[in-house]
Amino acid sequence: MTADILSEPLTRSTEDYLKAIYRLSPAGAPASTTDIAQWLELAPASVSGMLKRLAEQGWVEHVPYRGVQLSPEGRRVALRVLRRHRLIEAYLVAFLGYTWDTVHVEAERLEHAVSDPLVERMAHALGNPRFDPHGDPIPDVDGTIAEFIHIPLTDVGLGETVTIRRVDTRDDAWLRYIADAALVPGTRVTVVDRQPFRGPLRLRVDGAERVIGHELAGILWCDRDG
Amino acid sequence: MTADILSEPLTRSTEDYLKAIYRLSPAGAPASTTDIAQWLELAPASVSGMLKRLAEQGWVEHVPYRGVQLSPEGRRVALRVLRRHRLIEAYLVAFLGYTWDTVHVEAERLEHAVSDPLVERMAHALGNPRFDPHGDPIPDVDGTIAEFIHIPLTDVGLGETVTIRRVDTRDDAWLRYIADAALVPGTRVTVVDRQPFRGPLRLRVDGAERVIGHELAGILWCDRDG
DNA sequence: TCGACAAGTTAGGTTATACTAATTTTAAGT
DNA sequence: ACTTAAAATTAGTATAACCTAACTTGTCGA
Repeated sequence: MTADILSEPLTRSTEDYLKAIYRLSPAGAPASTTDIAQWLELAPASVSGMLKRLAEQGWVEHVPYRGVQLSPEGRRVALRVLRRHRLIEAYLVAFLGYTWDTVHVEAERLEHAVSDPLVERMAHALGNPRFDPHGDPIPDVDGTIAEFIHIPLTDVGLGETVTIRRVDTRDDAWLRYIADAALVPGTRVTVVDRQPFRGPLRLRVDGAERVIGHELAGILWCDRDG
Repeated sequence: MTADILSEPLTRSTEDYLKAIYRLSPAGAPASTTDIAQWLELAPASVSGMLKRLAEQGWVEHVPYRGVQLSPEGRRVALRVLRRHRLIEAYLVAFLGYTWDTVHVEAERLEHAVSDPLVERMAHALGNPRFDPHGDPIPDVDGTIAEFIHIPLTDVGLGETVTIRRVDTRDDAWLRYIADAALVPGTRVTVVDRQPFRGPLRLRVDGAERVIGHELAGILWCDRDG
């Protein structure tokens, strides 16, 4: 039964795999072995082996050569870990002087060690935030998560004004650059011009004009109703 | 060289063993396999094996059948883990509403996951405390630790007045009882009478008299110059 | 001084998770 | 349909840390 599965010990690896699979399954489509291997920096063979075990334990459904999907229980675990991760990030930034470029690595280790009561205390201290410092939605205790309705800045129409809502990178150099450039979540920008072939974009931010690369624009996810 | 040793990965187990050996080596005398096994709730054979590995890696000096002692590097690690543990306890109590009976288990898991910078940020937020909520001294960053000069309440002379400084148990039921009885660190008590053969003690606390058992008295470590 | 018990170690096995190398399956282009 | 490259799996190995069972060492009392 489910009770059995859910009482099995969750190792660090298990949590990392489930989180990775969640992350790599847009709209629930299966994730591929290679993608998981790359994401977790493991050999594909290791992932194959682990997926078999996870399937035996009921965390995922694995069709050999076809990819994996999370089972409902697996999804629940993934969302719980994600909740932990994002609340830890938010807490460290709010109360312990971390900056958004340094917080990810720390949260990556803590997410496997904190207890549920501690996470909830942190959530409470923060006033139950709905988003982490990068703009990613924090899953609810019951496993509900806000779905993105955001679009990358690369897809915003000419002349349109949008609000940056999420920054889709964990790379610390990128994050520092974005913070310096003041393109953080909450900022309103208007797309003035865009070059073809992944060329740069011209934006109006706070009255001033500036040019940013296509890659950066792809990292900045936005919202139409400012 | 030391540099090699110190850059080796510290597993959770390694940290737990070193901490246990530190704890079980009063005044640097060797700790025994059986004691370590009991403390860590492992089979003695497992401890034998692990001690061998720890000795190979330079964390301990192990003389078969004679016990283990920490090497200078091992001691440094043990004190670092202890610093983490006690600061985490202090932080959780000060900022996240934990009580001293619940904090130990949480710290036991977190101590292996937090980074040094995070610990130092917590220490800073706390104002660099020198004792944890149970009255145990927090090692310095450089590995200095205050030595106890305390004596158990069982050894306090009749009529003497002392201040409780440290509570030597992690058992949550004991801790709750002690907190309810208001025999926490900082409390001044006078020993009025003591029964022989591990019998109860009569104390004066805050003007009122009360009787406590010998076992409890052995847990309460005190200081003569209130 | 010796034997018996406690303490400690070795032997041999298990589990989780990783690896490399070899093999199989799938998909895509002719 | 056939060939081939990419993707995925299996086979076989390693390591850390645990276990039980069997053996060895040390100590203490007679």
